Amino acid sequence: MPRIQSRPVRQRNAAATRAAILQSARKAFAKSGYAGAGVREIAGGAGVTAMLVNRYFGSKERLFAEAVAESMARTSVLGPEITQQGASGAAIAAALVGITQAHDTPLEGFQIMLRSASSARAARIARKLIEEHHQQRIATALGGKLAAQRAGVMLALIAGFQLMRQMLELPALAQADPRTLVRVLGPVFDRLLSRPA
Amino acid sequence: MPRIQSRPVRQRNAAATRAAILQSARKAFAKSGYAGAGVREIAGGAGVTAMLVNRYFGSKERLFAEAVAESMARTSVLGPEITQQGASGAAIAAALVGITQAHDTPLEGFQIMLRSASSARAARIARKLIEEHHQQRIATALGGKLAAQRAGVMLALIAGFQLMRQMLELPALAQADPRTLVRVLGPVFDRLLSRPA
DNA sequence: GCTATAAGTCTACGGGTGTAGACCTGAGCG
DNA sequence: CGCTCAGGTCTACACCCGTAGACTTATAGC
Repeated sequence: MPRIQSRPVRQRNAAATRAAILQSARKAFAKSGYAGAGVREIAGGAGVTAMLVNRYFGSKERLFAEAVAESMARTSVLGPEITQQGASGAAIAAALVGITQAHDTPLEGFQIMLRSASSARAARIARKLIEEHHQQRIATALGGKLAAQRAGVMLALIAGFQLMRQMLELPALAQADPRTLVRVLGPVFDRLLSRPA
Repeated sequence: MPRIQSRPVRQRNAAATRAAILQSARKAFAKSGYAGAGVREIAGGAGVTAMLVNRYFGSKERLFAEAVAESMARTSVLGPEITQQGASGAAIAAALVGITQAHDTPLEGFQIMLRSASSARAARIARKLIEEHHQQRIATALGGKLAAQRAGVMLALIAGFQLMRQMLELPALAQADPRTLVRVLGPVFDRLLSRPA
């Protein structure tokens, strides 16, 4: 009896399969958070069985850690805009507003974190990675007094803005003219860029 | 055979039991989010069976809506500080920093929202209540141009700050001297209080 | 004191979860 | 061609979830 299943999506290739699982995991975690995304769902997205996920990554928790790490490593935005010398609040605001458009899939790492903050284990992983990936780099770029705290507030504003605009879809932010938002956000970021009085 | 159970926590009283369930629900949702808090756990916290929860509130979703509404109604802070005439950024910042201390249980409504944003149904409920409870009131108090957007950004900053400081415990915010944080946050809020250029 | 009725519990269902071990299978090499 | 072993799957377990209907128990009025 011939195989009923149509030819498998991909030839047997451990590396490619692993990558496919990781990509599916990033997508699923960004959409549903740590607790909300199921291993079977992630596996299905990669055309694979749930067991293989655990076989490759050991456990859901370890898979999560790896997925978040990769998502953050890919977050190119809010890198250059913030860390370059002489960055302007308007430039940061414009980048942030652009990247939090309604149905875009941006700031994946942040999104995963926002949707997973309720799980204690996920929160611990996310804190570690945010600190290493973003906080320290931004603080260094900011320089001056209280750089660490200013960087922290900056990250808080970015995360909160994405939460309210993209996840909660608060009308005042989700439906506003992007230029208007930049006009409001720009000066706020400027305050954080300049050293405090 | 005498009753093994020690005397029930509370005499039969529908109103009191309902209130106890609601309080337990607020606490549980704030701790674990919509998806993370189980009906049995909520019921147990009120000294009651899971079925009674559904009997009184119809479903978990309706219980959630009522719990969030009550939590927001009790959020007194960020009421006076923001809505009074001549509010200062420093006053708002001080209130926010004070209320997001490490193991305090503050801004319960916001916390529930942050931990529940991953669930689509919970997000819809939270958006509606935030808009009605906070956004509109703050926007009115702010006045001037782009009041709605400025209020939205303000809420984003508050939510993000609580997320990073209290839930993720980012060291730069969680372990900083409160006065330092006020010094960083105050001018930022001032920017949002004054109408844009 | 007895009864009607509200207050609360018990048992159960169907489904979904992460994980584990045994099993199958197809590609590459001798 | 035939064998080997890495790449994948199947079945299953123990647990938790939200919800439903039937049942029990305590309280209030006569």
